[in-house]
Order: sequence, then structure tokens, then C-alpha cells
Amino acid sequence: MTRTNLGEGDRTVPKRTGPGAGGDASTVRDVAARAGVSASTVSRVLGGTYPVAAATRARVLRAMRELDYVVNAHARALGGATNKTVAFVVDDVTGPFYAHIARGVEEQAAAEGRLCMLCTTHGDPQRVLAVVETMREQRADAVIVVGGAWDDKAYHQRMTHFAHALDRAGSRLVLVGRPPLGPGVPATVVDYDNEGGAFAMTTHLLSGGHRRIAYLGRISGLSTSSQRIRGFTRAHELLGLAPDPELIMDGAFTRSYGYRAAHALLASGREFTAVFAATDMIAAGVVQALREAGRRIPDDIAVAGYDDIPLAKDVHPALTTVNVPQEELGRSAVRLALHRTELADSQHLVLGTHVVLRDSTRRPGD
Amino acid sequence: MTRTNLGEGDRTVPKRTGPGAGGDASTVRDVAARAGVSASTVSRVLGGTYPVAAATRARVLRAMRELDYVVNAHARALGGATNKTVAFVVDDVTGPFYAHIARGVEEQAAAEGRLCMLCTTHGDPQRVLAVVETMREQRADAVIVVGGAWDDKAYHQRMTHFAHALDRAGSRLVLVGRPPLGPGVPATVVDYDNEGGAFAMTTHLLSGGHRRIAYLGRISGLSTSSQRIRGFTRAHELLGLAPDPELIMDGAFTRSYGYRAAHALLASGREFTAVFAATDMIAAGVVQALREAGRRIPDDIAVAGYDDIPLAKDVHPALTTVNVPQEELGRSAVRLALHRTELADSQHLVLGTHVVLRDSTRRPGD
DNA sequence: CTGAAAGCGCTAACAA
DNA sequence: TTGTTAGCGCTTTCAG
Repeated sequence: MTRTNLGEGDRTVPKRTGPGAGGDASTVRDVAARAGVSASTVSRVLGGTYPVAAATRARVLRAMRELDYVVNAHARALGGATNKTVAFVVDDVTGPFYAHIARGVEEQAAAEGRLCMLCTTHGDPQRVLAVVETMREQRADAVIVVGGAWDDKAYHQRMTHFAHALDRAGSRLVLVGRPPLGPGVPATVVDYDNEGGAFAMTTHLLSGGHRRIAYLGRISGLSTSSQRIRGFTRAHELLGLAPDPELIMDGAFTRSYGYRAAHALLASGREFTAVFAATDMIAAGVVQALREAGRRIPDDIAVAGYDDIPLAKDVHPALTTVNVPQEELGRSAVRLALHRTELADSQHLVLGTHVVLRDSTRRPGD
Repeated sequence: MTRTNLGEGDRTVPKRTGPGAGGDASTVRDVAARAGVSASTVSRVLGGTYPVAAATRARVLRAMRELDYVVNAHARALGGATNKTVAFVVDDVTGPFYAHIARGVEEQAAAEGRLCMLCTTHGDPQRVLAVVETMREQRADAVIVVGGAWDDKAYHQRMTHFAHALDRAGSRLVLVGRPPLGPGVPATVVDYDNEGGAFAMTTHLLSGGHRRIAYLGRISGLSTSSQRIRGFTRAHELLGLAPDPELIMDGAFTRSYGYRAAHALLASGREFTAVFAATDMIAAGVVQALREAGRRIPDDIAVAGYDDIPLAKDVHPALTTVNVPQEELGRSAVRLALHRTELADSQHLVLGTHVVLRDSTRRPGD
């Protein structure tokens, strides 16, 4: 409450250069002085990787404790090239899908002795570019960018440029859930089988007897979307069928979009017996809309999602969905970025996906 | 695919000191040389806050572009005291509650021109301590710690120590959703009205005619819990009632705990007409268990949660809960840490909470 | 085993 | 308006 300006009584308070000022942390030299050694010796104790007499080391350690010394990470980073930092660039931490990838990234980073910088871009390509640039300034060991890529020429070029720039600086660009930038571009890609998942799910629905399946999601611009659509279409074709273009609805990856689209679909009078939502979030909106309209799930209409976020289990009925190994994506991203001895300069890892069967597509009798 | 080792053709590739090596970014001096000026001039162009002849500036800017120059954030931070960085320490980004606070922190940090470092501690007090120490090394402008505090003497002392150490270094410790460390400790506290929310919710249930309300949550050790219990109890006392200790179940803040506890409660044969879950996560588990047991919500048993995470709307029936302004908590934390001119050294901000009425407690006829 | 000296890349006096 | 000179705190040769 009241400030004790009487001071002096405080233990372990290091030298106060000027009165009142902040930013007066103690340095190696302070420690050295107190321990009666040179700065280099203190540094050697800090590093640990050098022979120092036990007695000396003890004196130094004590001095450090007494002065409450902590190294200055910046000074340290200035000498060496790296900051022991991994940057994580994502649209929005609030989405469970990204949050789980973030967890994987953070955990692996911690396991590898790296700190994790988090930046969000709110779906703005310009901000992605800006943020990656900032990470170059920070000399991050790796820059991990998650989320759909934009089909924009200039954007693509800038990212390619960053990939080269980071590479030159001994760092690494990692793209998670995005298509590669192209051959020869030094970037690691960690992806999951988007098309395969969509294919498997569509096959599951078709084999359940569904013939008119609505697809709800964001169609254009995002690479993720086109892959899922391709799987959706391919599954149809394998049975000599073709999806009805009228049932493919373009929108956003949000709950509210699913809600609105489902209502619109019902209002349109178009027939359909199943909905394949491009994300679980969309599916949750769909479920709500169908329930409000008095349609039973899965009896009247089956609903399937994509991603397998925790929400899928909370929706009622529980959502059949495509599992994406989110945490593993994050972990792999860090691991590959930090140890890229193995493969060539352009690594490309694709993790598997699989259908998780729950109640929202269960046929009566199953 | 194949590396073009023919090189030399590459435009804008800066000087390569040794062959093959990484970490050869260009520096102010490189730029200066190329632009035919001194390093200071380049620095002035970088800073912007200093008169430089238009022609000179143009030459410098061009040189920077040609060399693909980016400042070294560490070198810059070494001069000044700060890294323009805010640290965010949290149990687990995967929880929606924390994720939303994280979003607030990240957004406000970005708005204030700060980068955001993310660290997770997985409920381990030791890791909190370690992480805060690391953030001291990073010279973060602010260290924001979120989540329940532990009633541990040594832990408390260490945190108090860090508060002083950070303060001395011109930085700031911010505690979000935790009790203050004590008077005179230079830390900012951003909290929300835990007790008030629990009180309001309990009052709501009592006024709905419920007399035997079960409370499920983590009771011991965490400050958050005891405050909520206090509100729960106080609401009873106001009506001359007292909660039945048999209905207060100690566990964890997880979905699976809610699920297990609800089943156990039913199996125990104890009577109750409402469940007040300490978090929405717990409530989700409770809802599932009750549904499995064939109890109707809210007709047989009413369920209420706490936090108002998005999940509350997805559960069926939608969850009555206590809204906590998560993003605002995060934003306030950053804002207060960065501009703490106003109040005394020990700031304490308490944000309000309020009951959000949904279906899970709706009485027939409401 | 320890100290002295140089320098990482940048900024900020102090001159010119 | 611009250049010169000194460090910021640490690591790291190179001597001793």
C-alpha cells in the first residue's frame, strides 16, 4: 500500500545506480566484482561448459544469488546467432483446432529448450507477412505458420522470399496444414491428409445409403477446402455418382455459418439426407439449426464434421467426424524445424486422418 | 527439389562470409557501406525519429531493400532496457477459458506494439517459477500469470520475490484471476468477482425453489474455488439455509470429473434437484452423466456452470452459467501493466461477473 | 585454471 | 544534416 521509501533495510537489493530509476539489473561484472573474479570467469560458470575451480565457482554462484542475478537473454543472443525461440503464427488461439496445435508446438518447443512466441493474424494475409518479418528480427530458430494459405500471387512470392531469407539466417519456415510453396523453396511442410479424410467420410455416408449429401464450408481461396471438396467428389465418382452442385454451399468456417446455411438449405426445399460440414464448428451450427427445425439426427438427416475437436463429443448427438492429429502436427512442426538433417531441404510430412464414428451418422440398427 | 548450387545468379543475396554457412544476415554497416553513409545514419533512418536528408534516406532505404536487411531485435534490446515483449504464462492454452484470456492478452499486446511470449505450465507450480525466471532473462515488459494460485508458502515467497525483482528491472508482474500477493508487493492484480458470481447463481437456483443443490468442483488449494464456495454458502445463509456438506464434492476442473462425480452422486442416493458446477467443463460432464442416467434437464435436475465459455451454448440443453469477461481480463492485464501511472504500486482491478440464463435451469413455465 | 581484450549489432551522445 | 566514438551485457579467443 504505502511505499517504504526508507529502504536500505531490504536484503539482497543490488546496487542502485541512480535514485529511483528502474532497469538496474546486476550484470556479470557486478557478480565478478563481488566474487573477486573476472567477468569471463562468471561467464564460464554460467555456461557450465568450461573448467572452473570448485571454490571459485562456489564464490561466483553465491555472488549471483546474493545479487539476484539473471543473464540478459539479449546480450547472450547477440553473440550467438539464435534466441532459442520458436515463433508460432496462427489465425486465432481461440479456435480449439489451432489451440491444440499450439499446445503441441509449445510442448515440443519447451522440450527442446525453446521459448515460444505467439502471434495471431485474424485471417489477414498482410498481418501474416508482417509477423513473419518481425520474427526474422527476433532471430527465431523457427517460424511456424498455421492455417489456410491464400491463393494470392504476391502473398505467395513474399512467403517464398521469407523462406529463403530465414534459411539464409539459419532459421526455418514451417507451414502447417498448408500446401508447399514450391520445389526448391527451403520450407518444411507438415500437413495432414485432407482429401483422404473427406474421401473416407463421404464414402462412409454413401455406404450408409445417402445419395444427396450437402457439403457446407468455405470453398474458394483456401487450399484446405479444395482438398476436402476433391475427396468429397472422388468418393462420389467411385460409385459412378456426382455430387449435386446445388448442395455445395460456400461460406465460412464458423458455427454461425453452419447455422445459417442449414436453415437456408431447409428453406430452399432442396432434398438432402446428410450434411458433411467442412469443420466441426460448422457442424455444431448445423445440428442446432436442424434441431430447431424439428429434424431428427441422424434419423432424418445425418451430420458429419471434420477436425475432431473436443466439441464434437459435446454436441448432441455426438458428432461423427474426421480426426486430425492436432497436437502431433504442432510437435512435428517444431521437431522437423529444429532437426532437419535427414531429408532434403524441402521436407514434406503428411500425417494421416481417420473417420471417428459417433451418433450423428449412426443409421437405425447400427 | 535439387539445389541450385550454381548460385551467383540469385539477386539480392547479401555477402556470403564463408561458404555454406548460415547466419549471415546483413547489418547496419553493410547497409551503410552500400548506401555510402555511416552506420548512425542508417540507424537514424531505422528509428525514423531524427532528421535525415530525403535523398540520403532514399539511398539507405534502397540499400536495405537490396540487402534484404532486417534489424536485429536483440542488438536493439541490448541498448534500451526492454524487448517490447509481454509474457503470458498459463496452465494450458487448450482450455477455452484460458484461450480467450490469451486472445485478449495477445490483441492488447499487439495494439501496444508488443510481442507476446507464451508459456504453459501444466498445473506445475515449479514450472511457473521457472518460466517467470526465464521471462526475467528475456527482459519482458510485463509477465502475466493466469490461473489459480497455490496455497504454498514457499511458492508465495518466490512469487513475491519475482514481483520485486521485475519491478526493480522496470518490468511488471500481473496476476490474473489470482489473489494479491500482499500489501506492498509491486504486482498488478486483475481479477473477476468470483464470489459475487457464485452468490448470484446460487440465489437464482434457490429462488427457483431448489433447496438441495450439489456443488461440484475443486475445493481445496485453489483461491478461485474457495471464493466460489463462499458465494455459494452466503446465498444459502441469506435465506436462513445452509448447504448440505454431503452435496459438496471435491474434485478437478475437468469434464471427466463432472461426469464421474454426477454418476457417483446419483449412485449415492443423496437427494438433490440442482447441480452447480464450478466450471462449464464440469457442467458438460454432468449433463452427459445425467442424460445417460435418464434424468431430464432441467425438469428433473437443473444444471448451472461457471465461466461462460462457448461450449456452454453447445451443450444441450444450453447451460445457464456465470459470465466471466475473459478477453477483457487479458486486455486489462496488458493495459495496466504497461501504463501504471494512475494508481499506487499495488493495483487491484476486479471485473464484474453476471448470470447468463439459458435452458439448463429453466423451470417449466418460465 | 583465470584474466584481458575484442566484438556481436545497434543506438546515442558528442562533434563537425 | 551527418560522422565519430562509446558503450549495452555477454561470450570468446588469446595469453598467462
